Amino acid sequence: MTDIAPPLIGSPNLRPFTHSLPMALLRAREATMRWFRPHLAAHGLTEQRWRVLRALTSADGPLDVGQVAERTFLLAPSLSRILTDLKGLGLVHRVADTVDRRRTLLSLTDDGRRLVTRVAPESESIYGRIEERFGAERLDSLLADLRELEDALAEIDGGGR
Amino acid sequence: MTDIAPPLIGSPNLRPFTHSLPMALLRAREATMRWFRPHLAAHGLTEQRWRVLRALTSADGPLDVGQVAERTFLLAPSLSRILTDLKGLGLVHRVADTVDRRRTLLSLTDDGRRLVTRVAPESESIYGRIEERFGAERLDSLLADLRELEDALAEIDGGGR
DNA sequence: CCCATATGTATAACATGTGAATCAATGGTG
DNA sequence: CACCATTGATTCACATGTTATACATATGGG
Repeated sequence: MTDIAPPLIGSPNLRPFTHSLPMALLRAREATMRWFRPHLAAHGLTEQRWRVLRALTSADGPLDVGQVAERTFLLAPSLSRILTDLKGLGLVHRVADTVDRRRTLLSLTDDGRRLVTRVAPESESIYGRIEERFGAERLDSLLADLRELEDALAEIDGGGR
Repeated sequence: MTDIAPPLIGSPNLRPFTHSLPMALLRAREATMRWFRPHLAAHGLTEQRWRVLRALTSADGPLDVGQVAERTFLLAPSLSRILTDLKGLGLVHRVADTVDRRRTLLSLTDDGRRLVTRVAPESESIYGRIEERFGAERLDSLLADLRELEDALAEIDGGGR
């Protein structure tokens, strides 16, 4: 609408920065995380550690590393390190599966559960404030769009089918 | 649709993962970047290095580090390291401002400009494919929503004004 | 039972994210 | 001019992202 793309003398024809999807997603995410980070940091948590604790909280029983990776959207190397830290902090158990000994089973310790109980309410409250600022229905609609974008871009083949 | 949020026996009342805004933004961004990374990597570029090159390309003249940081949305420490790399690759100039000697002025070398010229077309083409998959108007609308989200969350004060 | 292969995690190596500290240069102010 | 708070950039320290590789255990033929 308002972007009239000046003729850019002598430079390749590149779309303006802030109008590019990756940058827009990055900026939106950063604007969001800025609200959560101080609260999490106050409890000695990073965003990623919190994701792991949440995944284990919402699970019925123990999860293996692969399941947690999938649910937290963390790559295996990052997750491996984070689990070492969380175990060091006494927040998670990390025991080998007795059936398939390649698997490591993960669950919260009592301390882990207590921490989640302390952190969760304020975390939800922050989310509520965000919802309030942007509008609840708009947020739902945005989430739906994001999911559809993700689905639309899921299979990479670029048209060669 | 199919997720009916079970009553979560005995666990804190936490919104399901994939319904949280930070995760949704993260997943959408990753789904997007998956399309660009192979192309950039084929030219020895990371996403962040490419952002710096683009910023310098679209500028009228030299930029100082602060300006590039703002436009690329990179934090100063990351940018500092990336500039060292880009200078090492002979893609950017990095000279002290003669007027205010705290400032470092950045500009593309001829090699840098040539590289941008080689990379840009395919990059635009990928963006075009993404636009095609998701729909151009929908993408515009999504970008507008993301920007408004960013604006809505810009000032952190939680309502205490 | 032995092997080749597949699978689940973990490590290595390098680049970036993030917050804090450092350091040089600048611009008032007395 | 000397002082000092401010600013621009870098560096430090630690956590994570990203890709490639290693390692152990499983699994399915011969």
